[in-house]
Amino acid sequence: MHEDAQLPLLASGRRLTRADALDRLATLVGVDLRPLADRYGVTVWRDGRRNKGWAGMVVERYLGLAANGTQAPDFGDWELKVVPLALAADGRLRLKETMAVTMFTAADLESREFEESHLLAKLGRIVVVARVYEGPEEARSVVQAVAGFDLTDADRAQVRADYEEARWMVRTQGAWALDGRVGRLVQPRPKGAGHGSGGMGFYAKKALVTRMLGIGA
DNA sequence: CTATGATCATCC
DNA sequence: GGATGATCATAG
Repeated sequence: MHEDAQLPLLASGRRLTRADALDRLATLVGVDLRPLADRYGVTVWRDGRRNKGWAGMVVERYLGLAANGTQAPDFGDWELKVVPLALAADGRLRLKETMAVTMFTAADLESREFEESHLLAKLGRIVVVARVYEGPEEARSVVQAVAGFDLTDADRAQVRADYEEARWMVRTQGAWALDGRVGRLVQPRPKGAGHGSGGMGFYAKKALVTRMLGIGA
């Protein structure tokens, strides 16, 4: 690993181009993220509870971006995501989870066209970093792959169809009609602190994320 | 409370 | 073992 691996490539993470980020992230393949969490002061465990987003925060810091709650692509025109891979019964690494993309409200959904949605803004131009999940201890987690991905025309059409389906359900049956069974590539699911918070988020289903990573099904 | 970073827990 | 709903840490 580089001597200055903890330093941001640019003064402002937001100006980091995707090409530069991919170059820099390439040096992270094969690297254990866990020691970096300590180096960056990213909490992994707190009072016996896990910071589920620790790996994502570590990679953000690696690229020089501070944690923030802005509902926009992390680096201006492209989005960074970190996803876990886990060893399957057949001995191969597979995507462990769906990927949370962005939150939305019923009002957002009804008023915003797909082309103007946060969903497309984040999914359209993305960089996915895959890490190996070894166990709940998170004693070690090595970066397995890094991939830049632009939504293909076909995927984009299906994602739009999923978005329109969710809109249609909200308009005709109300927000409560939405659940994870809606959508083929992206799905609306409850998300947010506490139960019944009413928050919803769009999640990229495994098939889409797997395609982004360019790994077998 | 809402967003970010996500994964956990449970039900099928 | 996969899919869906619930939840954790942090920032504004």
